[in-house]
Amino acid sequence: MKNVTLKDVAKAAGVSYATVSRALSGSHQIGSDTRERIIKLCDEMGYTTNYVARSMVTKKTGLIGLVVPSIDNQFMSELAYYAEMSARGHGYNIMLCNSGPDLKQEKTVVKLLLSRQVDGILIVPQSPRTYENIRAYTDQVPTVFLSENLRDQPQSYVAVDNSRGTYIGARYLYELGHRDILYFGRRHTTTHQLRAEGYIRACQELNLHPRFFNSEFSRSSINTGYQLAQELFSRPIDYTAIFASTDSNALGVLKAADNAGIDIPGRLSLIGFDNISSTALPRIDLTTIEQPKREMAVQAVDMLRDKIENGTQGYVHQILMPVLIKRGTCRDLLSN
Amino acid sequence: MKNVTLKDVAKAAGVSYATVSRALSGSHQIGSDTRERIIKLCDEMGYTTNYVARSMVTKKTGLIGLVVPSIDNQFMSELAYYAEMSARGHGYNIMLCNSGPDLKQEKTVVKLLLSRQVDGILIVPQSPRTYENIRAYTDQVPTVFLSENLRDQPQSYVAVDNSRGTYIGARYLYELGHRDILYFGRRHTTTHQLRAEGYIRACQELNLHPRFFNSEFSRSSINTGYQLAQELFSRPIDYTAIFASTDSNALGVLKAADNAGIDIPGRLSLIGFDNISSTALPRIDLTTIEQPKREMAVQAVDMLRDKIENGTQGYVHQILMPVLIKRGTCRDLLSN
DNA sequence: AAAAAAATCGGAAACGTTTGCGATTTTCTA
DNA sequence: TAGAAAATCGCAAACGTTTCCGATTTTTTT
Repeated sequence: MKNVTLKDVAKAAGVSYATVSRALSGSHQIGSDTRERIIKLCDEMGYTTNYVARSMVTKKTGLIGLVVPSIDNQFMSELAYYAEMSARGHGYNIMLCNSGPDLKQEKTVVKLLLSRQVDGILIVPQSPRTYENIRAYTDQVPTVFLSENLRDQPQSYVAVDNSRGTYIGARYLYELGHRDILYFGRRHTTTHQLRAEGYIRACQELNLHPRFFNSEFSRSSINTGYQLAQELFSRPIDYTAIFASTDSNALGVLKAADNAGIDIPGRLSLIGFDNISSTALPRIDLTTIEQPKREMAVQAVDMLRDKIENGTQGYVHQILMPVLIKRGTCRDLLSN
Repeated sequence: MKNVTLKDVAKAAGVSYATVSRALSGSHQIGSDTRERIIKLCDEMGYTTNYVARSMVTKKTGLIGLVVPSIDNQFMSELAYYAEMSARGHGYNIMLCNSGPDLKQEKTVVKLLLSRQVDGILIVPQSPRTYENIRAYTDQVPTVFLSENLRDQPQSYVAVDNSRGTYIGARYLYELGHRDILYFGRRHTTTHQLRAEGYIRACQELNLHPRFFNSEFSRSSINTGYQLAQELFSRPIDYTAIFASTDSNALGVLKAADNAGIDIPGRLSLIGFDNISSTALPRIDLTTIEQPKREMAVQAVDMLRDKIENGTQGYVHQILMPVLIKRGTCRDLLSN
């Protein structure tokens, strides 16, 4: 039951516990014969170094706080997977926190993480107000924001080129012969603002008329996207394609369309954004714009490590390239 | 930059730092006037208690290690969500580790968690061999297994009544008029053994002939389930319903059926197990057996807390009730 | 072969808490 | 009001490491 400590193996080896510490740490200040003897003794006795004691003196915990609105979201759980794998590969462990729906909980967990003495924080914001919500803490610990653009804020983040994503998608629809494309989704965050802008830019270049169907539903989930889409389909359909601002919204559109008897992609083409894993499911097969989740996560922990280990100040905005995932929800109007 | 410590506020308050500690901890050994003065001073100075220092003396980290095969799996990310919420509500934080596909990594992360001095470990096994794989460590720290049955092993776990789940599902199909039900899936773990048994039991009671389509594909994912289903549909279909051992397999069956032009539920009824969130998606709408993920997670952390805080020895097998989720993939053969 | 340099190891402080014990002060009891 | 009990607080040890510094021994240099 009792954990074996440095002192125990020092006593058994007949050396000081400073020597044992040096043997394990690969220090040069020790004879190679005694090192081997001690290392052998260590695993005979089942010694493992106590990280909290080490943290006490090194002032480093090797802990990264990962705060996400909720881990049971596909997009975030994928990010979390890659972040954990990458972090652990570099000697860090992940402390996971759900920041829930409200800003208060988000602030609470960040404060908690600070108390836990994490070396850095990786956060995917729950709201556009997250930045100011936790600003008081972001200068106390290295922090990088994930997946959400902060535009001109003096904070490091890694995100996809959202504007380019919708731009690519819109051009793809154009190539398929679509001339009336409806943009479905809000512009409540910088990220979504950028997505809308990319769509507008493509429209301008292609001489199309940008059209929007927005709403003030607060949290984008399948249900609310669905309800919004129901409202949409109660009106006449004078467009041939819908660009949904997120896969989640696209799924809502899909459900509403099925209910209303609107054939997708027969009557209406549909494209999403994010490429969450369920878009690849049978019968869904949603054409979408992929956020390179693996790359995002890896870059984010690299960025964080740089801040932690090299004390890099300043901030960097890392923008990754989106990629078009062609699947089955977009109809080619020309090759008929 | 420099964190404010107990000593700092003690000096500022003109008391010993023992007094400050007692003021924060709500001890009775302190005057209410000085307590208030100190508490006020603490948040003026921005003091937060250093958990690693506290852990050093209390021998408790307030950390729970959560090890899952991979967090980007819907089932596990849902479990993780509820586990984290529940744990944090009781003053614990979650250290997340992916145990990956191989046993070596699983053992590595468990060892790592021990080094980190976690108070307990919550683990969803990656393989039936997990139990023996980490047995050397499970007596060094409170451990509870999640979602996987261990049958007769002397270890605590919480799992759904898998046998009852398939039993309920098979009876449901029978009520709809199905008499030829094919069971689709392996029996490579105790959990899956139990699921098969429940199916068999129902067949016996209902005077049905149990039929299996098994395979030795090693990891159940959509793709391998899909490949297996393709093989299945290359043979004559002399059954009216398929009971897939997991939703993941059911999704594979669905995809293969669509490709082969087999109408579900028109020609073939389909039922899954787990009720992962994408089963509720439009166009999927899979009838399935739900594992109560929230309850499982909550019970698991409660069980773990009991071991940690009360030093409860022994082991308990907590079995939760599955519930039938009726959706759109099962056809009623009688009401025609 | 003597002096200098390098290698090897031990002593001890430090990290920031919690807590048992003793000392002092205050309040209560008779 | 004097003695006892209770309340309040400080001292110091302890948790298990890492690392600076100095002491001792070994190797190298001239």
